[in-house]
Amino acid sequence: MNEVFKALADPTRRKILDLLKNQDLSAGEIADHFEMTKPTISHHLNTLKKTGLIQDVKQGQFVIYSLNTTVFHDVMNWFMGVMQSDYKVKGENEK
Amino acid sequence: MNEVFKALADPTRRKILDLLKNQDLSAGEIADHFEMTKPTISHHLNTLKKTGLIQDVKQGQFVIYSLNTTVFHDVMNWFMGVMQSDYKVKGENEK
DNA sequence: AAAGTATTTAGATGTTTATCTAAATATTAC
DNA sequence: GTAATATTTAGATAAACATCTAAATACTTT
Repeated sequence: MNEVFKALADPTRRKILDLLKNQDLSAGEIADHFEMTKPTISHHLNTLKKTGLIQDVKQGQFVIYSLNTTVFHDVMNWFMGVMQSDYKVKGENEK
Repeated sequence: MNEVFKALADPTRRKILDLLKNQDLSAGEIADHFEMTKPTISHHLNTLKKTGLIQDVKQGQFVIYSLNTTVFHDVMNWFMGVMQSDYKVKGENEK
């Protein structure tokens, strides 16, 4: 959970998540949206992947990244808790 | 907004928010919950305060800290956005 | 006004992190 | 199998950050 919050603390990584909410993208397509080198973006993608916020699948020479909203539910629940609400987001696990 | 996410990236600061969700506390009472020095906790409180996540009021020789959930709404809305939902948390401002 | 309690400020230190360049790995096409 | 494209790994560097000790500030009580 701490890793998730740390992953979200970087603006580049949050923008990557914003991009992926619209469509799945390859590592290169993601990198094209930034003025950083591909290795740097690759590092950010790896950070996000380790937390489970995104997942990837190899398609030929490309690696396609996509959002995994499951983890978001956990974070949201923490927020709901702090905000005194008893509302909880229902995750895929307990559907 | 970036400052808020960075503030939330530290486990000590998140625990402080958890403590304050139950009751307002003085700086010293907050520090008592941790095994760190008071200056360190004071620094964390200042970080949280700068983002607006908490607020403080001086009461005699004590400084009483309390949650400010307004800022939480903004963060929650970002999450809602990534999760494709059009649900938005209504802040005090636009009540 | 002196002593005691509460909190913050200042300055130092070690660790973590974001970024880069160069090189390595993997896939496709000729 | 060599060249071209896509992505990651490795290693280096500079900036940011969490923490500490020592000192300063502020309030209360006697």
